[in-house]
Amino acid sequence: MTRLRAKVWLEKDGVPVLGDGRAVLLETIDKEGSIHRAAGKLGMSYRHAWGIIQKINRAWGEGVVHSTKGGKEGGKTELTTSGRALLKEYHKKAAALDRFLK
Amino acid sequence: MTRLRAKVWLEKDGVPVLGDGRAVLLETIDKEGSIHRAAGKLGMSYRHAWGIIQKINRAWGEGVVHSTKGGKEGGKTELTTSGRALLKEYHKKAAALDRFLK
DNA sequence: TAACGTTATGCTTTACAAAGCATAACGGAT
DNA sequence: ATCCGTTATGCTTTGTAAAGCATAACGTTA
Repeated sequence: MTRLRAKVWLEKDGVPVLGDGRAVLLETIDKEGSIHRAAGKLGMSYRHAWGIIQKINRAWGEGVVHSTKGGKEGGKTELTTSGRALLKEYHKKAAALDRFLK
Repeated sequence: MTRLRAKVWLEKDGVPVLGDGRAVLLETIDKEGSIHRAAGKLGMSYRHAWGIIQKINRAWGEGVVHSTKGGKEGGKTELTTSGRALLKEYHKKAAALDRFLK
């Protein structure tokens, strides 16, 4: 009936980098290979998804995705090595905390 | 440099009841004996503090404070037994999680 | 070269929390 | 009866995150 809940996020130099929502966005981009499709799948505007990625990049100091424009499919986006490392660090820490919340 | 942070709160039936900000407000009211002075001390409008208390009451199902109007001092507010119990439960759980975050 | 799907951005509109403003009520003290 | 400090609320303004709208650019394919 009454329960403790927690919202968890990674910070770098006091600036928020990655929380649950952002992590899901990056994962969906990774799966879909496109910001556009990821945003659609998550019911979020492309504009907003793109803005979030800019924020992550600025906070993290390195690009978490690499995009190309044009071509057969119109373009694509994939996670950088740095982006994958970030996701991994977040999941590792967040999972430990989740286990603790029981 | 990069660090995991968490915001913690108590929920009842899925509705947020008490987080860090609200807990500090209740504690300050307890210490000051007045919503008005507590709000001032926390740099928050009385109006806002009052609104927060309404939300806590609704979410928690019981009044967390008891107030009286008028009189020598203008009025006063103190925590109810239920309010103290709520604070205690929150602190107990939140403290355990804080220890974990290291 | 025209079409297509996506990346990339600027600007406007919504949605909502917090702040701020205003006013009534209360009851002891003067 | 008046003053004072606080409780109690309604209404308006501000600030900020998200949504929405519009447009340009890009490179393969038909």
